[in-house]
Amino acid sequence: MDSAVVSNIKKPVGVPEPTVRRMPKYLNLLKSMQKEGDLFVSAPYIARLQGLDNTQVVKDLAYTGITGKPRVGYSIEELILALEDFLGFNRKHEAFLVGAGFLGSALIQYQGFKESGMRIVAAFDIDKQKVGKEIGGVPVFHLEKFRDLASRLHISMGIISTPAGAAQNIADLMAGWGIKAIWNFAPVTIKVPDHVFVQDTHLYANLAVILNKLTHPAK
Amino acid sequence: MDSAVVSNIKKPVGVPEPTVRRMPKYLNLLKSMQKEGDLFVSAPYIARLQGLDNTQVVKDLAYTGITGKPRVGYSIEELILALEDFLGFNRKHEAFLVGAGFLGSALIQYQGFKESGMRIVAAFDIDKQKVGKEIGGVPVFHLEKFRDLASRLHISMGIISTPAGAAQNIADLMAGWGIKAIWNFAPVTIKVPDHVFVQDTHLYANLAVILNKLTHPAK
DNA sequence: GATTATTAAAGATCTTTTTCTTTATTAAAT
DNA sequence: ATTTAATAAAGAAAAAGATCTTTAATAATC
Ligand SMILES: NC(=O)c1ccc[n+]([C@@H]2O[C@H](COP(=O)([O-])OP(=O)(O)OC[C@H]3O[C@@H](n4cnc5c(N)ncnc54)[C@H](O)[C@@H]3O)[C@@H](O)[C@H]2O)c1
Ligand SMILES: NC(=O)c1ccc[n+]([C@@H]2O[C@H](COP(=O)([O-])OP(=O)(O)OC[C@H]3O[C@@H](n4cnc5c(N)ncnc54)[C@H](O)[C@@H]3O)[C@@H](O)[C@H]2O)c1
Repeated sequence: MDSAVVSNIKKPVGVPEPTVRRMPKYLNLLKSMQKEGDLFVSAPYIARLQGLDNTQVVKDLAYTGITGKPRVGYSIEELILALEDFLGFNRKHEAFLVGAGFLGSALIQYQGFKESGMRIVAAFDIDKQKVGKEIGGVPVFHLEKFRDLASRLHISMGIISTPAGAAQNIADLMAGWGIKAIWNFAPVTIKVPDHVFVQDTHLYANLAVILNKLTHPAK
Repeated sequence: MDSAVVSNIKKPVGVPEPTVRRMPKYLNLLKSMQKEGDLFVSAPYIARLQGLDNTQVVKDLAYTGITGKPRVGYSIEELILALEDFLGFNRKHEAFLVGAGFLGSALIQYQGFKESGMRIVAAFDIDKQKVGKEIGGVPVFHLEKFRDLASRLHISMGIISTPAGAAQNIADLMAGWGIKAIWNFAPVTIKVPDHVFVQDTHLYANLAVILNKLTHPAK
């Protein structure tokens, strides 16, 4: 009956995820401002460029611990460092990618990820045409080699860009091999143990929003 | 002073976007169930597979207009048709893609988009190496040809997969040429007239969530 | 035929996120 | 020095979304 007791559990109330998702955009903007030689930036300015609310930006930036000065704004350099630290972009994150097809190859060859500290160090596939080759300097191994390499190197992140049917299997293997976070591009919901964090990038979800809008325009 | 009058504007309170984003997943699941010969499905079953709340699924599905039967569930066939109609997946949507690089090529060659009715009919680039060639059967034209072709064909959707620096220009051109919706993969916020709908797919946002989690694990 | 278990539907509540409001700070202008 | 305007910060309110609760329907079981 006294189920109210349950609410004693203190949830570690972190940073709102929408805030984290906005931060890379701030970081991008700040970096290009810095390149132009700017030293300070105000929240209203950022808000205007990003199409956001004023106070939203102020609150997001507050999570980095950096405070701005009235009538001046924030130090761009301070903010960049704080955002990079907050997002973990100033550390090295090595990742394995499984499924070196069209999408996988694009991810491997994308230079922009360097900005985030994330580096794809090896790819895995089961297609004999691909195994043994390199893509953009990254070697493609047979999937069998994953366990061996994952234990020797110290890999915390796995990227799944295989067809949907293989995704759950790959996720199970990754979880078993000590991967801490999975970035999943296959259009399925994968199940993993609690200590593994999964981030889905379901392109279909985005496309659905567009097609729904085109098909049923809001009045 | 009487600014309360503003609140008389009736907002056309549509379907929640998170609901639209979940729908393609339901559709995927239902299609694979149908392939296995299943005829009915219950909301709790879907919820379990997708890691969602029971009532969430019921409410989402209610937006399609299809009602389920107690003790039986929903007709899979009815639901599939209703979801496809709702999402606009049962119509033809022709799209132009600008920026036929790594990511653009992956998108062009992705077979899965057929399921949604969306088809990339032409690609555009400024790289002479690419112009005049074909990628997966899709011709690559010089960007200059966009206006001409967009007016002759009847294209409602544009995909931006150019570097960030070019994105705003491309968006302006698309908006000028009557494109109704833009799917933007460049990591910048683009500005367009009100009647153009923009859907951003910022891979950085997803990566940031992962790296932030890896760097600062919750307690 | 009555009972039970499963399910959808509708409504209420809670949580999260965004927006609005007020206050305080401070550089620049007077 | 004083005033002004731009700004950050903190708090309140509103909006959106997710979850929980109750009710009603109905197929399967007894
Ligand atoms: N290409 C896109 O633009 C795009 C868009 C949306 C979603 N996706 C999703 O991304 C995933 C990959 O798409 P793609 O277009 O690159 O497909 P693809 O067929 O080009 O690549 C898939 C790769 O995975 C490999 N593979 C298959 N089974 C495997 C296994 N068990 N272990 C290791 N490797 C395996 C294949 O050999 C192939 O190289 C799919 O789930 C797809 O739905 C892709
Ligand atoms: N590849 C990925 O996995 C990935 C991941 C995240 C984000 N992105 C973003 O997607 C976009 C494309 O990335 P990519 O890796 O395919 O880059 P890319 O360099 O391979 O491709 C870009 C293409 O755009 C063309 N282009 C440049 N300026 C143009 C213009 N003004 N008009 C028409 N075409 C033009 C180039 O010739 C090139 O073919 C970038 O904005 C990138 O930040 C890509």
